[in-house]
Amino acid sequence: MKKRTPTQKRSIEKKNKIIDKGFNLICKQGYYNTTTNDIAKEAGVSVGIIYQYFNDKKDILIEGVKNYINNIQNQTITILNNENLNKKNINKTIENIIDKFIETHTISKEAHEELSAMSHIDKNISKIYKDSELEMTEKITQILKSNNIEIENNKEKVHIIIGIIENLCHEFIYHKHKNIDYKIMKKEVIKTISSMIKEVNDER
Amino acid sequence: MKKRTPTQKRSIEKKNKIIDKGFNLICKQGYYNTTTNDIAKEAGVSVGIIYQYFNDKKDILIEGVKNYINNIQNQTITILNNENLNKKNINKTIENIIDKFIETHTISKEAHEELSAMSHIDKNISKIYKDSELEMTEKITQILKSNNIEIENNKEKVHIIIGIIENLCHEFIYHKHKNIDYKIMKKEVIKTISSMIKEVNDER
Amino acid sequence: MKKRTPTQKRSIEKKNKIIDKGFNLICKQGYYNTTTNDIAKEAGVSVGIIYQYFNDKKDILIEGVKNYINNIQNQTITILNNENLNKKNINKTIENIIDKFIETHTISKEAHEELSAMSHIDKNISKIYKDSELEMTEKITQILKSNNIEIENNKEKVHIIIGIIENLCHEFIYHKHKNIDYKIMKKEVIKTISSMIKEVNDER
Amino acid sequence: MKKRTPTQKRSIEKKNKIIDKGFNLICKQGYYNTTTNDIAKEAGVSVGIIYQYFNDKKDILIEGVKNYINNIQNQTITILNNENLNKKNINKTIENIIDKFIETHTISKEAHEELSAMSHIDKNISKIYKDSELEMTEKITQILKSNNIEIENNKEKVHIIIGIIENLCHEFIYHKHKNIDYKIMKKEVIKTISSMIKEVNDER
DNA sequence: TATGAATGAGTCTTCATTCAT
DNA sequence: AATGAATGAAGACTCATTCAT
Repeated sequence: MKKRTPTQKRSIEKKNKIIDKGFNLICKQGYYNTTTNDIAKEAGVSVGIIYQYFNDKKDILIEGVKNYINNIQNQTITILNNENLNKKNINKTIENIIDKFIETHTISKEAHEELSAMSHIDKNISKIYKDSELEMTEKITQILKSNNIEIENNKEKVHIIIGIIENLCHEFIYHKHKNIDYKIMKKEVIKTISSMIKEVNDER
Repeated sequence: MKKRTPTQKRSIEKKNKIIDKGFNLICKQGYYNTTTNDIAKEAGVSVGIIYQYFNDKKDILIEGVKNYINNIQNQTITILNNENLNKKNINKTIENIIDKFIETHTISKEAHEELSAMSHIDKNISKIYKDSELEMTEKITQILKSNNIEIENNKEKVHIIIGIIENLCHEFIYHKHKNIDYKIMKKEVIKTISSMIKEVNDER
Repeated sequence: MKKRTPTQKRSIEKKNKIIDKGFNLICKQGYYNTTTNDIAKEAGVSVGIIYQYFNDKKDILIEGVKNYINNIQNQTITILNNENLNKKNINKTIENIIDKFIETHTISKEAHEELSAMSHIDKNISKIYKDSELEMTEKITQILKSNNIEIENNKEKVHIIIGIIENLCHEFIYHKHKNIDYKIMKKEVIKTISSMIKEVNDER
Repeated sequence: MKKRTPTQKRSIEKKNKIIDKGFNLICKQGYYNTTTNDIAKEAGVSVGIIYQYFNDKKDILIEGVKNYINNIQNQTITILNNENLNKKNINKTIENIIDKFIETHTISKEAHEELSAMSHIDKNISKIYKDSELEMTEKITQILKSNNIEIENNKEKVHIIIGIIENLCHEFIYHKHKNIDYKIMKKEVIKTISSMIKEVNDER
């Protein structure tokens, strides 16, 4: 039952195209509203070939999820590494990070939504997701440490901070609540995060 | 094609049972993994009757969502109203609120997951959800105001705070990341929220 | 996964019609050349209803096999019971039996062929078939006994005799080998069987 | 669309391998449970090459059937020729023949099952099968004649005898009915055949 | 009102066959 | 001659919805 692992360059490209286009479609329309024919058409291949690379429709989603999460992680890490992290201009730094986050996450709100519901389909999916969150938390904690921003209860704090930023991203990308001023919201978020970090360092 | 609005007491009960049992099933198993037959059986009625009260399967979900959100809102408001809100023992107050939130949200973890993805089915659902968040933000802002806790950029801050608390709830209810100490996380959340409020009042 | 067992008269009729028409089609065209849509059309029902009464296509075949075998058995027993079995006019008796066999088995050559290959699909099918052969052998042996035609090694002999008659039936119904004179063949079969029985009784 | 007839030795070997391995697989698993990919893999060739030697999947089966029947025929004839056929120790002779039949047919039990159903696929197959039976009957009749065992209605009798022996083979090979003693069954078969032949000669 | 049997459009998946290399 | 990736028609099965009773 093991599916072919393509070694030819053309084949690899084809498989990746199926994953990319398929995952995007699924995120846009929902898993159950996306047929294998849709995916095939979008990827420019025949239905048949899909089943040479994947066991079933669900597999496409899973592969997509893995890629998606890897990308987000890498981009995040890159962003953090490129910022000159230190206590001085911390607010500006946080703002830069947030801006890049928003930029990077634009496509992903739908993915996010869809994925959390997909745990009903496959426990693997929610596990992948959960694991990645943890990994992310730890990596970021490491980066902060190596920049001498060591915090008490760092893991927990970082986790909270990630949550705050993701929420903000979602607001920017999707919600567009009237009555909420997003510039202000961003400013408040920065202030909050900044104080969470400063407080720590002050405490020492 | 307008569906009958039941006036008989027995009928109303029947309709409500369909909504309740149906919504629960959907949240537990996912919308697409729940058939109308499942719902009928769970509600103890025939499939046919469902289509006398609802236009289609989606309608059951929408009604369920409305109920669910109303409940959450009411419970939240009740919690806030019952707390003696003031600046003194603000930390204890926040903790109480969080505890009650967790308690209230426990049942609905799956609902949450499922709903966010359901916006693909029906724009109404995401609208209901979004609207409710906003309404909630405003109501809470009001409550705070009437307790003399008036904050600069209150709407935005409240929005952020609600997000932080919801994230924490989710953590408590099912993520259970190893390596994260949830007691500490809660403590940090309280500290953060508290400072967001204090800061405000201090600023004045 | 248990499928509905219909209790309503109309439903039972419908289920039986699916089995009958389905089994006939399968025997005529082969299992894999018969689609569920074919069966539905032939039975005058919708595809959907098939899956309310049967787990899958294979089930229809199995139910059909059971019915078929029961029928053959009952008819055979009836034939034997109605014949006045004794040693005197044994040849005439055997001829009568053979004639009725041919009459009864007319439809079944295809069934026969198809069934033996179906053991590849489902071990149950070959088991049902095998079991029935044995049961038949034993029942016939009983009938002979109760008519005072008791034979040494009766079970084995009866088994052989059944085989000979079945082969003859097939010849009559299908093969139509040129160069073979079927009247003569029948005569020879009668002679052989007759001597198998006589010999026995003479031996005593 | 005439397919290439390979003249190169290597090619001929390849074609034969496809037939052999393909036919075996089909007999083991059933025609419809065997894919052309299975056959290609088993034969150690690519799928594409199959369609250079055969018009379609069915063709492989047909070629296989032809080979199979030729083999059976040749082996049978050989067996008969090697026996020293005469009236004296006829019983021992028959037993030898039966034993060798069983031996020869052992491999082909599945082939037998599958083939009889395959007439639904292609009328050729049943024709090949039918023709071979007749040819066999005639050849055996000839052999008997040339050994001075000439029987009244010989063709018909030989046909019946072949049937009896084949049934016995099947019993030996896989039915394995409990309650049936196969040694006794064999003994009875020998007795029956023997008497069919003797009777004839006695009659003269 | 209420039932649940019946419908059939729509989905995933398979596999014989073709074709670019 | 040979490969095996690619095609797409066809089939089993599901399930929201309808309708006869």
